[in-house]
Amino acid sequence: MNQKKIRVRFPPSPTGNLHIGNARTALFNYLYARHYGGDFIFRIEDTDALRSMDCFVQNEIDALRWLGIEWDEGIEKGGSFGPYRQSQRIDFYMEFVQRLLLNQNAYYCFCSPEELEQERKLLDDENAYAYKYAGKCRYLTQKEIENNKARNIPYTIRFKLPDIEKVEVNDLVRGPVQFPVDSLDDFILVRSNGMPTYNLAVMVDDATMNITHVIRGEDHFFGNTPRQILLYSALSLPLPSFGHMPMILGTDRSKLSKRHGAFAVTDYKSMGFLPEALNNYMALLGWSPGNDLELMNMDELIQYFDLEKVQSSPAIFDFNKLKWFNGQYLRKKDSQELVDMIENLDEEYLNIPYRNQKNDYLKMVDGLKHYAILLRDIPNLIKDIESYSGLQRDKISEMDTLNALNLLKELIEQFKICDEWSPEAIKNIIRSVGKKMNIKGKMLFHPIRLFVTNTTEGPDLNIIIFIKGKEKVLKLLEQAFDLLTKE
RNA sequence: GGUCCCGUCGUCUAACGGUUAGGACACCGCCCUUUCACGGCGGCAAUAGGAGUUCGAUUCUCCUCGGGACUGCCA
Repeated sequence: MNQKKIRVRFPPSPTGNLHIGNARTALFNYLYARHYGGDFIFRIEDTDALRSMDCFVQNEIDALRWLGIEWDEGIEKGGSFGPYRQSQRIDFYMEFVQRLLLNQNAYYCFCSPEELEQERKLLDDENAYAYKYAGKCRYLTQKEIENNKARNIPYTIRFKLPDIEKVEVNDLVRGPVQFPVDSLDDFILVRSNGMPTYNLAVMVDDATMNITHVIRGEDHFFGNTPRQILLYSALSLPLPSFGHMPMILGTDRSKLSKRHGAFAVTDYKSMGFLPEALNNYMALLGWSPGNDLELMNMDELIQYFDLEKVQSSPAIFDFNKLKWFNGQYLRKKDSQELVDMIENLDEEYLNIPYRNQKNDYLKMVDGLKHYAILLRDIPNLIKDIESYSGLQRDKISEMDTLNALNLLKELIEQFKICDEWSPEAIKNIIRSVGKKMNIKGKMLFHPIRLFVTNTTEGPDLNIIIFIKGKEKVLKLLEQAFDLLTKE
């Protein structure tokens, strides 16, 4: 009724390509927003001027669009809560920092990075991690501050940890959790270069963009969530709900990273994965509809998705299962659509054989999509088949020479008089030849395969023969004939 | 080291405190298509360990063990 409209956000930092872990977070946010008729906001966290790059912003945009994760507000789209890049929102952050300074919830710190590093080094290796800022500048007088500033000593602005014991969150997937405040220290809000840090910036963005649900990865849980909550309360701002998604791990059980192979969404695109397969698979990483349903398109995912069913234990990324999903979607896909997608895949596929004979090309794709796993497999298969050299000496021993010669004779004869070169016609010829010679199954198909491809496996034989073309197939059969007579 | 989270087949997961612990991927076998693949059927395979609560524990509690995350003037 007077429920606030749900607003979620996806705020990547453009320091790399959009990877699977973040893509899943984007997906979950998107599904959640769509499920509840809310808004999905896409903003950019580029306060790290050194590492942020425009090409990565573009990559994130491309990847999201490719996946079909459309945002309602944000980058390239605008909206009433913009701008949507943190580097353009500095005024907002400074306004809030002023408030914190005024309320004595933040203070100027003139300690240099070198100084801090020294302090840290004083601790032995084991305790180096336990280092916390000691609060040296916490109680500087107004005069000291003015003096330091006048001397142009670079300064940061730090948050002053309140004197409370615990901060509590009621996480949407983990339930109530308490963090001891003394595990934190007076963290930096504004860097010495004047840029806000992550915790300040997200918090201000979320607050000013009326974000109602913060759905993000578990890696934000322990450090960032308590800090941000402290910030909200120092500013007396209403808290959004938090929901932390389980991590996606590599096969070695560590956080998914480059080490685990291809991981950028655009890599999956160029490998030949279909967006619907990737979405479907990612959705099932840490979530399930609560029953045995697995194959779900975006509409179904939206329909069934809810945070309640999100797992709290991490999930391991299984490339095999992703491939299986892809095969499923490839088979379902309209062949003409696949043809168009292949055209857009890569330039190298613009000169694959037969591409200009639209009708034949479509038949090839149609026949090959049942064998392929990745989109790319289809044109690659066509190219491979094109380049097969036919029967080689090393495989001769695998067949009965006399039978093979008879088979070849029949085949050559039949193919010669075949005037309608199509997979169906080829299939019929093979069938009738088999019948006539009274051989079937492996005895029939394996020799023929060997004649034209020198292997005994691959896509449908009639598709292979169709792709090779009448002329070449006849040539290969004759070559095989010669080879076998010579033996 | 500290803090916190997590622990069902190899992997993703299902199971009002009562099920022969279910499904999917992978793997293996059979069938189908006169081959392979696709598809169909079947098989292998799990509640980390130990206490407790209970008539009864995968489910609730505690301990142990194991895994993970965080611990930046990165996000």
